[in-house]
Amino acid sequence: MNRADRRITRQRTALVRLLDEIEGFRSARHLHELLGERGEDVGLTTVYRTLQTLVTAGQADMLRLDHGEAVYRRRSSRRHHHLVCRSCGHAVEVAGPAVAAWVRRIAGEHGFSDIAYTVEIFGVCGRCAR
Amino acid sequence: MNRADRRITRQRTALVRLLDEIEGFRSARHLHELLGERGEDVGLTTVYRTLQTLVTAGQADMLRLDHGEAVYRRRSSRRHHHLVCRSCGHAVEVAGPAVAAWVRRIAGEHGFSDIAYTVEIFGVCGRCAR
DNA sequence: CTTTGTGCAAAGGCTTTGCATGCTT
DNA sequence: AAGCATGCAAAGCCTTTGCACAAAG
Repeated sequence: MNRADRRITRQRTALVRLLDEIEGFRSARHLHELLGERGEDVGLTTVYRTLQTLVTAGQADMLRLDHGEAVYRRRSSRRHHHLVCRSCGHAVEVAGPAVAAWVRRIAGEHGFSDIAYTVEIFGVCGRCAR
Repeated sequence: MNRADRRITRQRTALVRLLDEIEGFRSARHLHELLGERGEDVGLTTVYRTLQTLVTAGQADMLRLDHGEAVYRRRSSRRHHHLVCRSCGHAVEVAGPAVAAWVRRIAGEHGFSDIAYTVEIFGVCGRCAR
């Protein structure tokens, strides 16, 4: 949680690499398990701390599902919107230039910021709806 | 969590009345405190259970703030979108028929449902941004 | 060598559940 | 009278923190 004085460790490298290979949002727990399956034993605490660092540094996005669990994913460089399932965290990227502009205008009018890169639209995906 | 076999109790009446008088999203804890200030002593457990019932029944909206706490508010009858601060839960209702249509289309294309009445756009409000 | 990172165990915060009692219907 | 509702205490979950040891720079 300090400046840009972060050290490169086996654990961090493994987690970042894993995130780079994954598409959607995953919980710390899940990421921890995946690391274990790869033979990369990383403490759950470290997973949490590293994810927190990444989020703070703007290198990862975090969001909360309805039951309170947090899910993370590497922040992609391109700007886009997410259609996120509030139940399982499944996310779909959607384009919508016109909407982006509209959202920006509305947010600005209400003094809201920090929505330029990630606008989340929540719903329930087909699988969870059953 | 059962059918429409809910009974009218002092506690439920007090909570629903309180929610009706409140604008934005509040945490269970906060609602519990507000009830106490009114002399309406309701167990925190009951507040949680009642809120859950209301959400399930579609009579209230719930969302999670970044730190994991859930906040609730009475669902208004009109259809609208929310611009919600992911830090404090402050919400602003915004209109946007064109966007509503767009969101509906996008969601449908991806098999997402249950977004017709509440589309949440997250950002950080002016007060929290400081 | 100094400083940051790691990991275990324990603590924290919010939410849910078990169970006996109370109240609505 | 019968069956939810309530509330207290305890358990559950996810997440964070304390502390000693290990590793990076």
